[in-house]
Amino acid sequence: MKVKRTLQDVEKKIIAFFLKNGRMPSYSEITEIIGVRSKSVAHFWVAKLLDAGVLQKDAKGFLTLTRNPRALKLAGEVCAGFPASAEEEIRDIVSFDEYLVRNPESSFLLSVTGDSMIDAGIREKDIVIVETKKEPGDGDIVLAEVDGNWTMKYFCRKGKTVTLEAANPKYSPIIPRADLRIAGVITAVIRKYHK
Amino acid sequence: MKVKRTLQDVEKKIIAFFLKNGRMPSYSEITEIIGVRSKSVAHFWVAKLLDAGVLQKDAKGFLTLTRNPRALKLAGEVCAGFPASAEEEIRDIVSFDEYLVRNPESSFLLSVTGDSMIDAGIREKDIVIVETKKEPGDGDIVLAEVDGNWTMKYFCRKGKTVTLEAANPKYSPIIPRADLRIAGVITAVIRKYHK
DNA sequence: TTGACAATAGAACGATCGTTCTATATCATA
DNA sequence: TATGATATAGAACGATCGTTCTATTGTCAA
Repeated sequence: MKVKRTLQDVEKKIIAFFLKNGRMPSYSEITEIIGVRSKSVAHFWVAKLLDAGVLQKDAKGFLTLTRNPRALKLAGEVCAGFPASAEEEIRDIVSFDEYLVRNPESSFLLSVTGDSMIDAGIREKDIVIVETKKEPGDGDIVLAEVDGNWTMKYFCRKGKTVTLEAANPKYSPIIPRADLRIAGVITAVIRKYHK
Repeated sequence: MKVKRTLQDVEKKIIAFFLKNGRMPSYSEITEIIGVRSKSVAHFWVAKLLDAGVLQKDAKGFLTLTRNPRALKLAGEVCAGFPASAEEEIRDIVSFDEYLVRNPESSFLLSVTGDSMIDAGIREKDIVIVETKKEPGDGDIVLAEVDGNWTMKYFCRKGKTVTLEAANPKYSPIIPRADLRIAGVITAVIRKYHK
């Protein structure tokens, strides 16, 4: 039972190791995961992957993946003709952790309850990212305390007066008393189907 | 000018190194980044961080971070009283890359155009994750070809008949002809404010 | 069959790894 | 000031690192 080793096989196994262990394998470990008995064979294949641009070496000579294996392709805005022809034009990749969160230390997540922002496309059970330590501006969606409860509202500033408005005609605008408490600004909304 | 070194300082510098380089520093590198001249000092502080549970060692003895430094706290669903009292109850952290994408290889991103799913809370310029190689079920939102254009619709199966319905009264339900083409199932919606 | 090339094995090299030791310097508190 | 705890320095250890070498095996085309 002879197995032909291909460049893609080796790449997949190294990426699998990275995803599982959170770090790149050493040459000894590559020797194990590709199923050979000599480190020089691992070196042989890694040299090929370096040549192919799949792997890189950082300033200290450590192996790194050229691309984040969890990143996704971002198709263009124009859907027409997709996906038959667009396979080539697809580009721009994103790591959500970096894309969505600017300041991890001053941010937290909140599972949405209620329908106060339904017309802004924020629905029950959505997850929002709330960034504290961020000054709310006119039109921002904020997490604010209203009547002793925390809720999401549009932050509307007209001159010196501030009003909190829901994105739902059910609720009336609120002109807060002196003790306006704002926990943070909503910087992103995430909704996941198929839990 | 004497600087007092604290456990938090060392932790921050190690996390900063990890975020910048995508890997954990060696003891020699820790020696550099915390500004001392002996590896044993790095070992001294790492031992403290291991003791404090900030760092771990994996099966092979490599240092790893106990928690993903990009992960965010998830506040409970009940907002009442937040955030004064909830600081202690906050738990459950998430890495979006892992949370949102199950199969990176068969998924891609799409910037939404049009308003066909507005009543489902999917708006123009939102980003959706489309998973190909996933069988659509009744009620799923799919990316489908309608009249030569790709658009998002509810996938509705009643017995053997399939209809595509928009979440917008402007558009009528569609009973597709034989050549129903579905690119994939929408598994998540992402909206980011404050680009 | 033969020759050329690709792939694997195994051994060896210096360099760096993580660890551990002793010794010194600094600080807080009695 | 004296004392113990904390923090830093420096040297040394075996183990593993990445690299490089020679030698052998396997594959495919001439």
